[in-house]
Amino acid sequence: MKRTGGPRARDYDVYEDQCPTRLVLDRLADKWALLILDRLQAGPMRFNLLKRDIKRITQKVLTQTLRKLERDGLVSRTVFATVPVTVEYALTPLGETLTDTVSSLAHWAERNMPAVPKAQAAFDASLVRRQVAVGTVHRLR
Amino acid sequence: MKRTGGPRARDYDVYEDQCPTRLVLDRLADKWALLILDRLQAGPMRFNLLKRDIKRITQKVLTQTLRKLERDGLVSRTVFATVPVTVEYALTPLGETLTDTVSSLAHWAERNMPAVPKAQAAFDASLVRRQVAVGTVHRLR
DNA sequence: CGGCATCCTTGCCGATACTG
DNA sequence: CAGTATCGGCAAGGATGCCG
Repeated sequence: MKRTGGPRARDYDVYEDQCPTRLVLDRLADKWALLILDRLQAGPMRFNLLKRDIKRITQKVLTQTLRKLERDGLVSRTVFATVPVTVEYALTPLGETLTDTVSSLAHWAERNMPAVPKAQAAFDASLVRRQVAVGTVHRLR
Repeated sequence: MKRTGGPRARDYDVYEDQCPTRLVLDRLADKWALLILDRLQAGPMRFNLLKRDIKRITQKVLTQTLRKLERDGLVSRTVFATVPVTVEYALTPLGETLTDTVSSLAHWAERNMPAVPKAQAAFDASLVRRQVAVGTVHRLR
């Protein structure tokens, strides 16, 4: 295996179970984290604004997810000593390296939504046919 | 408002909780689904080959995830009537529209891994300072 | 080889109450 | 406004056994 110096990205393999990248992937592979990161691309946002924009997220989950993203260095948290207190969340430079990727994943569903129910209907229909065909004819596709 | 040309992406908003795109995002925001989709980019693969490559995934979870991806039209399943039976999984054309996005997300961790532990260490250190400050004032009860 | 069925444990999340 | 703390339900997922 050739090693020509430079950043040691090849020292990590997300397919290996003991690799620390698995932990990071776990963090990113979360619906709420993706929505938060995507929402912060427009600029810094206050806690309750995030909560209102991301429908159905609870305060607890929003806090937990923000803490994890902050710990991993993807999101920054700034407290302003107003009364009452104001807290602003923003992407860090590291977090901004994810913007394009997160955006395309979060919005892929919006772009391709019409195709999904059709695929689901076809799949479910094929299941019904299999059950009907039990005991009659074994037909392979 | 009436439109021509079928459903548009703007008809869907992933931030709305009643939007069907949330269900699709849920499917994609899954560590195992991302690893499977990424692994299939190299070409069709048999079940046990996927299981071997994606370390620590169990047979149950692999099966479940593949079924869901198949139902959503992202992955195809082909059975060959060999003895014993051979089953091949591959990306569908719809699934291939996700390849770039999934790949960059799945491997972002590998590329940026060195930065994450530093951020975590800094974050944890700031927490320790907070706790020490509290502990000097209030003794543990 | 490529599954499915079952049991059982964990941890995630919602709901709720309280605080600076 | 922006959290922390606690309880409880339930579903995701591991372990195991069996099958065409």
